Amino acid sequence: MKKILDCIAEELKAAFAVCGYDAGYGKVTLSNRPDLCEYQCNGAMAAAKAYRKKPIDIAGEVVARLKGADMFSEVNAVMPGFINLRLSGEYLAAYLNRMRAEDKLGVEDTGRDRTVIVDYGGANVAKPLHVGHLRTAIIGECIKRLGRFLGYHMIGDVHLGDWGLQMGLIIEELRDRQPELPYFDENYKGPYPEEAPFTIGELEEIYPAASARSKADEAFKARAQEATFRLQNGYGPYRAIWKHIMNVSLADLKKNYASLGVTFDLWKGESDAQPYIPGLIQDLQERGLAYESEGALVVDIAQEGDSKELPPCIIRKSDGAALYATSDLGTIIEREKDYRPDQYIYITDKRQELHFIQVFRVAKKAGYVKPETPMIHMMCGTMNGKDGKPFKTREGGVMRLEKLVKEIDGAVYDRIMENRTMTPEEAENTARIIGLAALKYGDLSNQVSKDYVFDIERFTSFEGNTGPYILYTIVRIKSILARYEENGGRAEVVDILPPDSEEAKNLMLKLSACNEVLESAFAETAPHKICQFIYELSDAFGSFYNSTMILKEEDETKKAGYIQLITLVKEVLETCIDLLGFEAPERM
RNA sequence: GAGUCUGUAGCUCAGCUGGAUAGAGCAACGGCCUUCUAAGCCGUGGGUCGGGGGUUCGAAUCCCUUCAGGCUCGCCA
Repeated sequence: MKKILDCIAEELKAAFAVCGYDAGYGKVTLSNRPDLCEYQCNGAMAAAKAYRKKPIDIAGEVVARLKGADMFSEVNAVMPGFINLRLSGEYLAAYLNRMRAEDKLGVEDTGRDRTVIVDYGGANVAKPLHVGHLRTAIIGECIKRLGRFLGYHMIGDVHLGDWGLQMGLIIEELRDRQPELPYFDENYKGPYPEEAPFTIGELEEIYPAASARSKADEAFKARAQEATFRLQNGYGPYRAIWKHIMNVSLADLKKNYASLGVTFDLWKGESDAQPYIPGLIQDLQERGLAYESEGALVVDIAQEGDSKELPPCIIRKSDGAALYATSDLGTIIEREKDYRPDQYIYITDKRQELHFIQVFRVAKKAGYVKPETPMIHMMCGTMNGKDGKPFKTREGGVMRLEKLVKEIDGAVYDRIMENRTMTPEEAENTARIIGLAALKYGDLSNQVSKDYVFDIERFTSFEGNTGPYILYTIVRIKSILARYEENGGRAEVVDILPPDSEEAKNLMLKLSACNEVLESAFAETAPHKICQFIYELSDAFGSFYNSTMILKEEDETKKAGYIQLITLVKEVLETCIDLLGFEAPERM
């Protein structure tokens, strides 16, 4: 269904055209002066220069054309040349009633089943999920759901870090700790044990230890690189260890992502790209795109218009091993073969910007990806603590995601128990739902690319622009609807009626922007726009709720109209929070 | 050093494809519960939009410059 701004702009454009001006001047935006109007058109001022006329005269002519239109309740030309518009209540109500009748709240199928790969896991096998993984997971999940809602065929891939030097580090650390294992016996021929030689807990301790050691111990690092190289070349015993690492780690990762409401369609990893790498390298060499430089194999990526010469993309190290860029390129080849994506969206920390510029350019330069296929890198800002530095635990370590979630849920639980009467069981379940909303909304309401301050106290305080505030709004609506039904109310047949108060109209105007907001949130890959929208919608509902006693309304038709209106508010809010990746409880 | 991002109220953030008096929330202060959940609503105070130039009828928004901070800068991922 057509967006309301477009409906209005259509009228304006026609009026501009009839008056002899370019229709393009009829662009309409939401008013930035709600006291004066609801929508505004500034085209007369832009047209003034081209037509050598006073802006106010042009505005006046256009306004005269619009006077009779039943879409508007008010049309004014104001100095120096603004065209101020107010929508008629009847038109607005009719728009919302159409929206209600539509499948997806009037959102058009802009995706038309085009395939989009969303790469948003970034988790490393053998490492626990920590707060650093939170953003990409939350944002990626939202983008995936949003795209799907708009009709895209979204494929979410966790794209695990399961193949790099970390594997060599773990293998060598394991060798030093348990040299008696058969994997390290060159003469061992028999089958390797089914059982992994470590638990998830041990694994999570082994990797950081090995990583730290490699920074101080050159010899150890060299061994790890050697082990990585052998693993990548299919050395049996190391492949066996690798399988153990994968099995142990994957189960844990799935559990943790699930607790965040984050799911993936593909659990692929860097290792899956390996079969494509020899062919990739050969192809790049044969076509003269890759060449030797300082012992490594590189591809130039410089382009006209670069403000600085960018370093070439290294696809093979001087020791012969593949690396990050190589496996990302291999993954692209695999994805092109399997899914023929129409678009790629990668969601990672912003520090990987250069890496993705390199990978994207090589992919395009070599023709692995069509020139017109958008490849988007959503760069996430860092999650900082209250001190403005990267978020750490009180002890200075990296905080595990599980711990963070528990802390938030605990704070929510306390809050519920002090304000509400609930059984501990219900409070615990509710706390989990609200806690997730607080966490996700706290993240998604910020711009993706900016660093943001993660403040548990603020996120769980639940006042103002927070997830719980949105949930609270939904819960209050549910409560009214439940009472209405209990008392035998049946509003199905009644439409949303034209607004009878300023509060009702504000609420309705907000509702009408739903399709616009969702489409632009996806087009701009900006989830915070959804947050802003539902916050404003909740706020508008709050005012309406406060000024209008819905259930006390004596005129049954009017009351039914209110019920229809708040039902739509609930549908919009529930749809939006689902896209953000959380849900509302029944009570709170 | 080069590139890049950021700088908006005491704090946390919107607004940035140029429009009218720069918006929220928190914190502060003052009202509103015998009425649908007060995790709410209404109101007050609080700003050289980092500084300086420029383009424009009009700049937080575009351009230049400068200051401050973050990040990146070929064999980690």
